[in-house]
Amino acid sequence: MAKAITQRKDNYSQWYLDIVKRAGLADHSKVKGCMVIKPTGFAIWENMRDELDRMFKETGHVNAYFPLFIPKSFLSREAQHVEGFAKECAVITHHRLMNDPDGNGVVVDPDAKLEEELIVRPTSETIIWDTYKDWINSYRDLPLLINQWANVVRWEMRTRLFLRTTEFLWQEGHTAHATREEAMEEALQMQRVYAEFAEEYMAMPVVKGIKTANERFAGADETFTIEALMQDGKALQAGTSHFLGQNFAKAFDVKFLNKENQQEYVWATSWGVSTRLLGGLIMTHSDDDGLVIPPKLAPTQVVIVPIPKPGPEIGEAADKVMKALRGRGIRVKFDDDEKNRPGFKFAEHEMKGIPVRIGIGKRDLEKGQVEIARRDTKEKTFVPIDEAAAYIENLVAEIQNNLFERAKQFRDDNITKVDNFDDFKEAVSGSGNSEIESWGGGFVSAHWDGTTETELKIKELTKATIRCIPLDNEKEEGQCVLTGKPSGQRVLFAKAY
RNA sequence: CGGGGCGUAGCGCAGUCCGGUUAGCGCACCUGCUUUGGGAGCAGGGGGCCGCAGGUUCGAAUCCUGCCGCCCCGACCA
Repeated sequence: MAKAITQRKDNYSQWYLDIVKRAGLADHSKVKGCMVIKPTGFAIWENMRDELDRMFKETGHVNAYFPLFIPKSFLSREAQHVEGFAKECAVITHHRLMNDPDGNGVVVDPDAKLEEELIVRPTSETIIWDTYKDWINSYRDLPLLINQWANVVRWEMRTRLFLRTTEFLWQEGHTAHATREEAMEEALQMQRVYAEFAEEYMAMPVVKGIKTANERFAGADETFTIEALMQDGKALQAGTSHFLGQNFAKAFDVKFLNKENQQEYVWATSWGVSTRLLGGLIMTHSDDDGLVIPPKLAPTQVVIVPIPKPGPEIGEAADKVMKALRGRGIRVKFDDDEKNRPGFKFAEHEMKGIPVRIGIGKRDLEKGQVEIARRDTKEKTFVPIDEAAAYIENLVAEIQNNLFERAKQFRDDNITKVDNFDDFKEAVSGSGNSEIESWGGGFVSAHWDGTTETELKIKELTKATIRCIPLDNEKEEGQCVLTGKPSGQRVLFAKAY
């Protein structure tokens, strides 16, 4: 009881940190801005990765791997791209150490300076398009649909576990197409894949939308995004898919011979999601008792806690239930660790977000039942032991569904339509109906005149940015919330991670 | 990179202002016994270069200088 974590309403970011640490997901490493992803956190990432990988392959993609290092000159080939990433690159200048002449360990050997510095990839467009140049000659080589699972480095000023770390894990898809239409459809398809993954597996509702020019990926003609709303009313960009036009094809001179025997530049996309999704997962579902993981991604879906009394009956009953659950494809663990008492285990498994707990004690067995507790609502119920597996198979599906519906309700409740700037400021800065002290304001749906100038002015005045122009937006005449100029549709603003 | 806070046992902290026995507490850990249906109790025990490096002093966790790291809030960003 004395081990409660920080409450969301008191200090939301400390609550988040407490969960990451106490649920054993990750630690700060000794390297500034980097994290150690611990086995539990990595197991969730593996589940996410496996599902995404399956979805990528079902849509025709294959995996490959490109180098960690990028020659400095490659990065500067595409003007917008280098401008976007130059400020956050780790640079390799030397390739050897030597003993310190003064006897203090090792120092960089000044004679081992690289002729051309290498950049640790912040993203791989440049090295990949330099390679695609050699792979693509004819329309018959297209489309090229490649994904890679990798780590990347972006030297950010301020980091937060999972949400923004100097090094992070992700996947980056890089595709090449013969036509503009096909590349555009690929970018949109992958946005749909991300949205489906977020909603079906993470139970995290997202808005599919288009980024404004200001928020666009460096080097893209169009960026598609999925945006989620966290419990503190701040938006999280959860995944992006870019239509790159012919920008990289031109920068790296990637042409193909079409059916009419003419040279054409290739059309491109790139798309990625990262370990940031874990931050989104945590902040979408977890509560003041700890982590909540949707069953489809939970490394352990069901934990059985024995209430110890002398005799083998409890272990036998647990075995029986475990076999039945495994027969239904459910991941179950028996916590027979004698070191801890049941009460401790209950609290611990709740902290770690295991969706379902089964308690089995002598009293239960006398009645031929087990106790089943669900993490999402904390409800407990008793079920005949022979029906437990079937009950739980339904229950995990229901929990998955409930988590999504709950998050969707929250999200929908926190989209505020405003039509003047005073209401806009109130929506973004006010505490609304939330108890959370650092409440971000949720999504604000408002008219915008379409200019970057207005977007930046609003950001300066309120710290809210345009998260996206929703894809399924209704056309609606109105006036820009700041300038009063005519606008044909609303866009979604929010303070963002 | 600016502002604020913090580095003392695995974790969380007290002690630092005002220098002085052997640096203390809770949790965790080890041993034993009793326990076990919501974070067990008792007894005994182990564990510290007080962030690092200099300096002042008879004497430094405590004072001074420099450095490093982390957290929070900004600016930047996935």
